[in-house]
Parts: sequence; C-alpha cells; structure tokens
Amino acid sequence: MQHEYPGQKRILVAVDSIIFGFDGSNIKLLLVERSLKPESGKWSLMGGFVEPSEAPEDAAVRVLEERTGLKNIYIEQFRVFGKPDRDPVERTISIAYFALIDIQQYEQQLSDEYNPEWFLLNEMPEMVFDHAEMVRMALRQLRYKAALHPILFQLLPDRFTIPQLQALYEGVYQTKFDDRNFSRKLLSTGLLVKLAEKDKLSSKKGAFYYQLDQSNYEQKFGSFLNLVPNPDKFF
Amino acid sequence: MQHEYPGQKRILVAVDSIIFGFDGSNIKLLLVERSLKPESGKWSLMGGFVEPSEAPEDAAVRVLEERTGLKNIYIEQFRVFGKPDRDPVERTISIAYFALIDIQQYEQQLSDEYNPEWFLLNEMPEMVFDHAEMVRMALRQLRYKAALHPILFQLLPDRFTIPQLQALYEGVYQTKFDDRNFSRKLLSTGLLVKLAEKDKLSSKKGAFYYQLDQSNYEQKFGSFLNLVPNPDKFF
DNA sequence: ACAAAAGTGTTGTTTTTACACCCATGC
DNA sequence: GCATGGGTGTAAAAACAACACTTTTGT
Repeated sequence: MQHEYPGQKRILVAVDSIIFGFDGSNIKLLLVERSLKPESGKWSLMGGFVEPSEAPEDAAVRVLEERTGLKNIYIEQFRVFGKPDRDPVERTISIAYFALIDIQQYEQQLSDEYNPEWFLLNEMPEMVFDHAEMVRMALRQLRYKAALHPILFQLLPDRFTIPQLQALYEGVYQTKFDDRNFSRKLLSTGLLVKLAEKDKLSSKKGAFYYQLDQSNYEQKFGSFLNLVPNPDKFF
Repeated sequence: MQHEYPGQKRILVAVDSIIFGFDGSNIKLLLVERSLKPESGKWSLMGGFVEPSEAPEDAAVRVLEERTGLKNIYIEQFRVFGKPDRDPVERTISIAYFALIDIQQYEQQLSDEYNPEWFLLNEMPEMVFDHAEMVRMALRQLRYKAALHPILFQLLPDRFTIPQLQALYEGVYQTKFDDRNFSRKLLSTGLLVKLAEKDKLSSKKGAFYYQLDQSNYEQKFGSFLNLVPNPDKFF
C-alpha cells in the first residue's frame, strides 16, 4: 500500500456486530468464544477487520456471513469505539453495528463452524475487551430506536401474531403493556396486513397472523410512532 | 509501531466536524479552504487524523481547537464514512462529529490562522471529497435530534429570549411556528429560568431573558420533548 | 394614540389511557 | 360449560392546535 499522506499513522479498523435475536419469548444475543490469546475463553461479538478495498458496512456484512452463514439481515451502523487501549493486543478502532434477526430463520441458515451461541441478556458471560460496554450501549440504542420506529419487526418471521409482537416489545423493555391498547395502537398504524389464518398453538381462540405492509412500512419508517408508553424511562 | 495482529492492513482514520452556528437569524456552517492538492480551493470540514495515542473524540476536540481556537463546545459522534474511494489521495475512514456553537462566543475566541468562514446552508460552496454528503446527513440528524431533545440551546448564548429561540427552531426547520403555542410549550418543559431583564432591541415591549435550568436540563435531556409539530415531514 | 411584538386565555379536537366486556375455542 | 387468551367498546384525562385578545412600550 502506498502512503500518500506522509507522516500519519495508520490504525487497525475492525467491525463488531451486536446481533439481537428473538426466540418467541426472549431477546438474546449471539456471541462466539474467542480462540486467540489474550482473553481466550471469554466471549466476543462477531467481529473482523476492515479490508483495504471494502467499506465498513460491507465488512460487517461479510464477517457476519463468514461467521454465521447469515445473509440479508438487518444491520445498522451504531457507533465507533476507539479508546487507544481498548484492545490490549494492538490499538484498534471498532465500528459497531447492530443487527436484528429472526432466530428461526437463523437456525436454518446456520453455519456452526465457529460455534456461536445465544445468550439471554441477564445471563451474559464474561466478554472480551470493551464488548460488554458495546452491548450495553447497543441495547440502549435498540430501546431508543424501537420506541420511535417499527424496527423490531426485523426480529420476527414473515408471519406473526399481535401477541407475539407484544411479547417481543415486552422483552425489549422488560415490562408488561396493556394487551388491548397495544393491539389497537398497532393496527392503527396501518403497517399490518391481516391474513386469513390463525395461530392456534398458543391459545384456544387463536390469534390471526399478520404480515408487514411493505410499502407502508418503508414510507412510515421515518416517522415517529408511539408503540411504547413513556419510553423515556427506559434510557 | 508494532503490528501485533499480523497480516492485517492498517488504515488512515480521520475525524471531521460539521460545525453548526447560529447568528441570531440564520443557521450557518463553518468551513475552511483546502490548501493541499488535489481539490485545493474547494472547501472542507474541520478535519484531521487520529493520533495513535488518542481517542477519536479527543482528536475531534483537538482538531477543532487547533483550527479555530474553540474550546468546550458541544460535540457528538455522528457516523462513520468509510467508502474505500472517498478520499482519492489514500484510503481514509472518517469519523464525523457534529458540533453546535454560539457564533458570538466564537467570534471572541476565534483564531483565524486557518481562515475559517461561515456559510449559509443554501449558499454552500463546492466541497471536497464526500463532505457535501456529510453535511446533508448531519443536517438531517440535527433536525431529527432537535425534534426530540433540547439540543439547540447549545447554539445560543447563556441568556436568550423565547423569540430568539423560536427563530432558531424556525431556521433549523425552515418553517414558521405559532409564536403563542411555541412559548407556552417551552415554558411548560421546566427547562427555563426567567431572568429579571428584558431584551429591548428587537421589540418595543421587550422579551424577557431566560437561562437554562442546568439540573433540569441534564435530567430531561434524555426524555422526548415535542417542541416541533409534525417533525416527521422534515426528514 | 398607534403600531408592533410579547405572551396569556379559551376552546374544540385528537391522542392516550384505563378498564369493562364480549368472543372463540379446546378441554 | 368453563377456563384461557384474543380482541373490541367506552369513557375519562391529557396533550395539542388554532386563534382572539391583552399587555407593554417606543415613536
């Protein structure tokens, strides 16, 4: 590589992805066990280095696919972690992304070459470097963003019921919402298309399946919704 | 420098700050003229490289002070721009910050060693690299964040009147707001402390000066306010 | 006295909440 | 028939928008 800006120091640039999943009842995080010294045996986010010819976002997508086999997932730049000593091996700047996936879909696509594992948020193992802080901030960001935008749909399968969606929101915010108001609020957004079929597994009456109305979804994604009462208190 | 992760390529990391100011009537951006080839003569954000021993945020603060003499200003990480070809000289990843300052205060502190100049948003000069895109996204982000959080106070002097504040909001969103509702909304936030003195320059009746209630400000900063009606339409 | 800008009052509308109640079904 | 969620109805409360009107003071 030529160094065209002389006298400047180049720095290692990594990408790390905080991968949130939902199994129908709980929010989980996908981690891998670190094999290298130091801190081998601790758990780590999915990460890798940015190659010279690739944009950071492409690197995050590539690393995710290499490590898990996952393609076409929702990913969003989140923030940079760059304290000089955050990686004791060598100064490394990390661009953190957060990713949202449907765990079912993941189980099909899964490559377990690297043995990733899902962890509940309150049962997190010891993590390398500053990854615990990254997770803390990503969760905060997820709560912030999900309070305003219909982002959590990315965690559900194509077809889902309103009670499932509510369980998801309750998992993210660790609270109970009023079922009746929640479903009415959701339906009033115009984001959902009701299907003919019902899910009969989780109740006797059965809950109708819905799908996202894709065009409304894209159009309304930018605007502020209010699916979460008193969101402030969660940050 | 030792390369402890062998086989990985290191990359230049820069910081660039989008500096918003308010002169009492208009929002402006502070730019400098680029002296180096290529693209010399075009205008550039305040930027510089991250040193090996410094955190990116510290670099942004340092560069800002070196270039403008400004200290203690509001700065916030915004996003990373990292396309491989964004800087034609050499592959460089830029961490963009946005900064908010009171132009009056700036004029006192100003070091004009680098001849920075203020530009109106609709009179922007040709800019280097991808800086025009950075500005576009920063403005969007400013509008987004200011619709939810009382961030624009950073652009005003310590003491300010409600009509001044309204002019600022109207500048940011390029709209007129209803004066009467705006002031009532603001006062109801509990963020303001009324002072005894009035500003008699801009009207006959005179408008009372206010100050931020610092403790309420910090406490309520995280929660969602609603000073901007229909904010959606601005993104 | 008049104009001009500041800021308060009033009212109708919309949004949000809280909670009662009915619905569909498997057992 | 009865227990178990799913979902709709309703009414009170809160937030919001629109706009009339009063207040202050320089000329």
